[in-house]
Amino acid sequence: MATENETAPGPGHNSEKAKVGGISADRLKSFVERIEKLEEEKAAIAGDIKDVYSEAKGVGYDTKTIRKVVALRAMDASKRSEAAALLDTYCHALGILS
Amino acid sequence: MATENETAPGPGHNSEKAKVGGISADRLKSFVERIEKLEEEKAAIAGDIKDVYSEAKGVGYDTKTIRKVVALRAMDASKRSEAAALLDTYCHALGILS
Amino acid sequence: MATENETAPGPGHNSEKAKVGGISADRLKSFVERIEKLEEEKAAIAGDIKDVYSEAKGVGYDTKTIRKVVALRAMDASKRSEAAALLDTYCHALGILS
Amino acid sequence: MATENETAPGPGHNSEKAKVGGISADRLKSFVERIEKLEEEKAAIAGDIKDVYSEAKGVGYDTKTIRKVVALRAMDASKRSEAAALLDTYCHALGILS
DNA sequence: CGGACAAGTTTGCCAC
DNA sequence: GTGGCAAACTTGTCCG
Repeated sequence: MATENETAPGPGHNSEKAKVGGISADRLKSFVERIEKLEEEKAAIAGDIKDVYSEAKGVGYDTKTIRKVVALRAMDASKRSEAAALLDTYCHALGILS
Repeated sequence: MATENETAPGPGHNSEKAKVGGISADRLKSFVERIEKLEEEKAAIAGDIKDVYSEAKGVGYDTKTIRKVVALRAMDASKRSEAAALLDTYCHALGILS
Repeated sequence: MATENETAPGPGHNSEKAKVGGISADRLKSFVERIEKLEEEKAAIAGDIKDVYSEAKGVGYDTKTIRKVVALRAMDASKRSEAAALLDTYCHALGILS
Repeated sequence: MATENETAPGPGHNSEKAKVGGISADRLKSFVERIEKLEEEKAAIAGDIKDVYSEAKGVGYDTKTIRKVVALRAMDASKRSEAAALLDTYCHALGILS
């Protein structure tokens, strides 16, 4: 068992109804299904994004430019939260605040 | 302007208020904001997926294995719809059904 | 050849001295050695960076904070060049300049 | 102060010119700049490596295979020095050589 | 050892 | 249809 890839809590007795090799199949199934549902939603939104770009292109906009604008603004936002995190780090380093 | 990349509907008169070089800034802004909103939702869902994996790991499951399971099922689903599409194509070719 | 992984220019005659399966061993060796030399230099520099962090930590600085500062400034630089690229894109979109 | 994260040499008197909360801003700046310079060099070399791969690809080689070759040789080298270290340990343990 | 960060690989998209 | 480009995911490494 040492070097094996396991997907199993409670590696032991294997006596309950739905466990195989220590795996609770029901629970695993539940996790998988939750993930699949979320992945589906994510894919749907990705499709929506594509649609918006298509629409913009359809009325004459250059998607490349729009992508640049979006990326730049995302970087701004990211930079802003990083700066906040830095400030927080400073505060800790200086012993100010909790 | 002929061979140029354009980001402009109606490249002509340039007389309305918020247009520069044929670009409607308002409309561009609208597109950008719609995309950003969708990207945000997408990121949120990606976060949810991460959370589910974390939860699964927290109760002893191996996330790597679960990822494999999800990928395999996605491939199956893809294959299945591909097969369905092929069947549909055949049906059309044979004049069966709509 | 279709689905094979190949590392071979000129898949054909295989008649020169140092070719095996269409691979020029000498040339391959040359590429590999150039890469290895560069990787070595890169690793050396990475080591130097580690040393600087260690030195800073040794005199009482918090490496986490320094890393944040470095990351933040790197993001600034990246943002700046992205902004320049955006401006360039705009110029093209507007037909200004080349 | 015992359990705090500190970014400060000499946490005490706080009386010199450029110290805030025990942090010497100049010294911090120096560390950051040294790191940034090294990071820049590292990035340059990484770029060179990319260029070599591109060149190899340009004359028909499969970069993925080359990467595998490089990785294998690196592993071999690592293994070899590990073996040498082991031999050295043995020599010391047996009192042979220095 | 466990998570955080970087590197590599893969996949999907867009232009040609 | 293809090939490059960019983004997402996966994997390996390093620090705490």
